[in-house]
Amino acid sequence: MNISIETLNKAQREAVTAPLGHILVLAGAGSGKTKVLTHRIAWLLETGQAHSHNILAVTFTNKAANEMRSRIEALLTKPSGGLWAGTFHGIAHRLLRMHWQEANLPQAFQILDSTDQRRTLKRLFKALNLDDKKWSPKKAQKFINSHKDEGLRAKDVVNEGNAWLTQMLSIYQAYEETCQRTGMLDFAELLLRSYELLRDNPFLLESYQHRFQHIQVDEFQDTNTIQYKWLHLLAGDQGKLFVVFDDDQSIYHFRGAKIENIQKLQEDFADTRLVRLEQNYRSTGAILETANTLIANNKERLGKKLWTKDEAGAPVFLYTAYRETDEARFVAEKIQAWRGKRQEVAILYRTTAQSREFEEALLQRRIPYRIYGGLRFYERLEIKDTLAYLRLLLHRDDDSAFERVVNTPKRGIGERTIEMVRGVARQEGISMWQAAQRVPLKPRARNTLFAFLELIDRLSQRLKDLPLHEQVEQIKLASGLVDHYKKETKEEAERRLENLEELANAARYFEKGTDALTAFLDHAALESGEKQSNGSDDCVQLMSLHAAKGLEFELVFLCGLEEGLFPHQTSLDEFRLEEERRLCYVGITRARKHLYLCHSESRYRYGRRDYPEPSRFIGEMPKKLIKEVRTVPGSGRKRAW
DNA sequence: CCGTTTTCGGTTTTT
DNA sequence: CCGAAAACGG
Repeated sequence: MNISIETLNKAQREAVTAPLGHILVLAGAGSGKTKVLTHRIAWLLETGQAHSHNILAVTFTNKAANEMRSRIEALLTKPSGGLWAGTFHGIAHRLLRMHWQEANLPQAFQILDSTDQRRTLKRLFKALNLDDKKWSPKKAQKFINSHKDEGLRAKDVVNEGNAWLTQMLSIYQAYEETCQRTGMLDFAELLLRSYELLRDNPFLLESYQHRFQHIQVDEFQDTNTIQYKWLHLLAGDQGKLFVVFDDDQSIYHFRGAKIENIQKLQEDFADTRLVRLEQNYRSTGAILETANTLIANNKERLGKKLWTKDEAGAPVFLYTAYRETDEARFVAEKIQAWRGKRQEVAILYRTTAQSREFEEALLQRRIPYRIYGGLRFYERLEIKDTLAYLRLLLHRDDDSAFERVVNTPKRGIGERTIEMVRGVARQEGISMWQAAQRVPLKPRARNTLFAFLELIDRLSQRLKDLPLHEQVEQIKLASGLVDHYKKETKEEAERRLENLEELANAARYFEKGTDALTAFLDHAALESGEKQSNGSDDCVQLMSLHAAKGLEFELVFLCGLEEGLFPHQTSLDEFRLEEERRLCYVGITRARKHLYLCHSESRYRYGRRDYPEPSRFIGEMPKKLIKEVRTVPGSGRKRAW
């Protein structure tokens, strides 16, 4: 056998070589979770218990999916063709593309990201004449998504005459109809629809149940109801589940994650086997004990104690900054003095807005960095504008693309005119594109609008046989977007043009297939651009704590440890303190050798200067392991230690 | 009727 | 501080 079972410890080996059945692996941070998952797959294949096309591996993030794929590839002697590995959303999407007819979808269905979803709702509010103060689109969005996460359609919700609920349900219903009519699927819909696809097509279900006899799930503690139902359905009577989880790292409750799914799985499936991985191979003793002590404050946990053979190592440092600029300065100077590799350094924070101070401090010192999350590539204004043109070219009835682009850049088509178009579209039950052809308007408005329609038709003619990246280039110029952006400040304009250049580049990867454009748009919505190829790889990594899950670094700065920020105020208001604590636990356990905790005595919040208390989490860590460090006031660069 | 300026309200995490 | 709606000027 090619895979080296000897590199596994006893518990890991038990999990990897367990006889076929449902296996739950309680895997603490740094206990070799991914290793176990990938070795299990390799073991199944190499012992001939499975063919690669019998395996389905599901993760939550694209990053994790890619990691899994490449690690499996590295373990195997032969290529792993036929193996499906991807995110829940990615796999659901794949099924829907393959079986769009059975799923009752138009072949050209499109994915709506959360911004598009909100805009769609906003339009719907206008059409239904709803007061968007009282029934804000944002609230409706949350209502709809959380119900879809629970697997509930509007008609499935029990309503005993509650006025608010009635209103929300009618919005949900109307939204569903709009989406169906226009062939739009939001993220939650991908999951729900693919669940329904399998549920309502027994023949299809059977063939997939037969195919995917081995289902591997990463981060199982973060599955929500619909994801669980989907797994349950797909596994059927014969399929074997192999799930890896850590209840202490459950941080997606806000997105509907149900930690109870662990219990549920043990009840719903006979003869499950639980394996615990508690030996940590990642962090020093001090870091691990800090994490253990903190998380012990949570009441709701299965309970486990990570241990290591490693030395205590360096203490955990705590820095108290005067203000956020000082916090950033401290971190940047520490990084400057760091002799190791830069990609081994991470700056972690609770909210993405915190990244700016660090960016500035690093920029000033010419330390290369890379930001994950925040405003992702495909979410940028200029990218979305350009993609909207592409969408409209592909699919003239795409109302959200139409609305986005009709007066971007400004071409004299105002709100009033668009309102007219919307009205006609609504009345006649047609798309805005069709409505625009026949809407009665005064000559001036009519001319500008027709000029736009003509522009799109002309572009469509001219571009239809060009390769995708050429199309992007042409749209940039013909639409007037480039001139439009050039009117902004110089750096802003440069950045936008650079991004558009990058977009054209990205398009090149999608030119082989037949449905190049569709594939490209799907990619944009589903993988909103983790990898902005920004030159050198030797970068300090900046990211939110959520984005950091599953990663590890030699040196970690955990910043902004202040009451109201971390734990975050909204979580405090909603009594979700334990989840915040788990998030902190995740942050600490990212560090291998060195950990710095930072908090600031003052910080800008909502445009005001605020003086927050240090985070309670600091007080919950073991005093003896934490060393306080601080610049002496007024003594310039000299330190007190 | 369009585009610019001013005011107001609201801020988490992600596929 | 940020983006979106209301007020105002052309």
